Amino acid sequence: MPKALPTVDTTGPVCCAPLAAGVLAADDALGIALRLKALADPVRVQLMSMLLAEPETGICTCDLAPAVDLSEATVSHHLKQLREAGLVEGTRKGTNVYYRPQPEALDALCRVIDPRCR
Amino acid sequence: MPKALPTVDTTGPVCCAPLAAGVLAADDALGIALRLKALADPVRVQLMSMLLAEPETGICTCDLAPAVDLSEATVSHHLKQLREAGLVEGTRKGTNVYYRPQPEALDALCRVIDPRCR
DNA sequence: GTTCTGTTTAGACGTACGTCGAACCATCGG
DNA sequence: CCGATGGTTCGACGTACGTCTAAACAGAAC
Repeated sequence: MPKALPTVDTTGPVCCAPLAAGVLAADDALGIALRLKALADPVRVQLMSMLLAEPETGICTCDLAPAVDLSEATVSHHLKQLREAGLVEGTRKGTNVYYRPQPEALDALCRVIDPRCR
Repeated sequence: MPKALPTVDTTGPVCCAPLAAGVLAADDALGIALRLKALADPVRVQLMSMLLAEPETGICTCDLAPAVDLSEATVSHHLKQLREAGLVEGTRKGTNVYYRPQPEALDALCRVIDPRCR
């Protein structure tokens, strides 16, 4: 990948025709790929599943870190990826930051990928 | 990721409880992440959309390469990733190899990710 | 057989990614 | 204000990834 990856805003749900609706433009493919990449890591998949189990209250970094057996710095990094892809949202409550899943974003990604969707 | 990634067979459709069904085991998360990673590249997303537009006959490497403006070697590499994730299947016809999409695999991946699925 | 076309593999290069410890920031409680 | 706790950012390290050219491989036609 010699050419630097374009910087694209991925904080909102993905919005373009589904994969199966026809040949995608490079821009749309990039948007989809960036969001997929945000989820394409075992730790982040696991974090998402944990957050989806607690959609209301959310979970803070200090509780997530021991659950995946990684440093808080690393978990914070992963949460940032998820946040920048709009898959997660963090809100501060005192000293803690509680992360909650954004199911709409995940749903939108899912619909774009769905081969039955067009 | 200091520890080498385990080698996992991903040629079949993903098979585990959906993300939203509960907290995932690390193994399941790995299987999901590996398949997502196979699709988490703009070129591969675009290739998938092209193949989905021609599900019956398939498309050969020499026709895909100019469409994404990359060398045949690079496209072959991407197709290998998709093949190893079970998202695509290639069959030789003479000197050409025609690649066809495997919608079941994509569908399975989609269902695992779907936040409404559990 | 040889040659030609299409495909994959091998090797090399630069970039991106996941991880950590340490430093820095934010908020609460004395 | 000060310290303590939770969170993020920074810098560094090793690995993985995308791309290319060149070489090896597979069929088809001669």
